[in-house]
Amino acid sequence: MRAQTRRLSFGQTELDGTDIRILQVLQDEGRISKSDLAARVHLSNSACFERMRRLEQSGIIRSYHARLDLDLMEDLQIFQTHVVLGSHRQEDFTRFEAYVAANDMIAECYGLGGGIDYSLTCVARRISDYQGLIDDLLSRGLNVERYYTYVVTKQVKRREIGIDRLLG
Amino acid sequence: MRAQTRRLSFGQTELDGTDIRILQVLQDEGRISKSDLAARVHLSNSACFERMRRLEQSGIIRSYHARLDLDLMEDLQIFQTHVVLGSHRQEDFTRFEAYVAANDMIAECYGLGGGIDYSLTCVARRISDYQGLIDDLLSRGLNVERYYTYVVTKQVKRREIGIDRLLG
DNA sequence: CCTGAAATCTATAGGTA
DNA sequence: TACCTATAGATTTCAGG
Repeated sequence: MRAQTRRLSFGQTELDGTDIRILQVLQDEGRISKSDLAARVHLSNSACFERMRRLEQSGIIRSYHARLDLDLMEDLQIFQTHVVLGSHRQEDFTRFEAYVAANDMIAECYGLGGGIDYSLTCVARRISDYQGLIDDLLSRGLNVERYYTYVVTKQVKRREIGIDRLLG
Repeated sequence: MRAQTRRLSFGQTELDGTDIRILQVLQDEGRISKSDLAARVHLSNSACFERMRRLEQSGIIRSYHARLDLDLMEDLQIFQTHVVLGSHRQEDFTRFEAYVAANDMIAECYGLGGGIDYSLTCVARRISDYQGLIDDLLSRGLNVERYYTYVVTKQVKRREIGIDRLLG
């Protein structure tokens, strides 16, 4: 009896169980060598290679990153900011998101539904730097109606969001 | 005139400008080859390798990860949940955080100060799975006083949080 | 921090089902 | 099409300066 092969479509691309396993491994061990990866998914180097390249070129794998230990970083304040816009025209969203993309104190931004429009994670060296960000945000005519600031006191958990939840 | 060398301490470890540059590069290009990294920071292979290992062993670099394109992932719902606890004894925090650590639908969790205690990012295949998570959370006697659910409609931005903000 | 040689890994070409 | 083996070339590791 063969193991059941889960198939998923990601935009244009169809993924089989082996692709998903590759993604899973790379999500957890982003710097694993390609030969170790091939062994892990029971494939020859070249076959595994070809799949990995397909996953990168199709955009399913966007990028690779080292994750640093925030708790070891002194001189670093993290804030979470919840933003409500004054009106919800397409243009309001576009302009706000362009601002977020361009501002490099903003590390993360989720668009939300249900009473808050955006949740931001902001990185600053001092509170005054954060306040500078907020002042700037409010002075740009981005139609921010309300915002709420929360100091991040602890990074309890941070995992990549993704594929592992689609299995099982 | 020498370039100014910024120094930072991360817990036990002292970092110089070259270490910081290495961290910066690895944060952005987690799968860069070690020789390319050495060239990028103007160091010989072996010197750069030695530093990289020090950064990994000291725990400043925790891990490496592939980042997948969430917008391409069908069958995946993301929720943000804001949690207020009923009381703030040390034990309440410890137990809540242990729950978060153990539950693999919860991908991210920040501890906050300022009216909300925790912000969670949850991954589910269906809304009913998310509701199952909430039901479970509430049935564990974790002293959750209130929670607020927001559907994530768009991942506007996601960058590693870290070192780059400490420069400039 | 450097050099250099041995061990390992990667990319590609050519073949099988 | 998807996979395999083989191999030349590149990279990584490590000993010694």
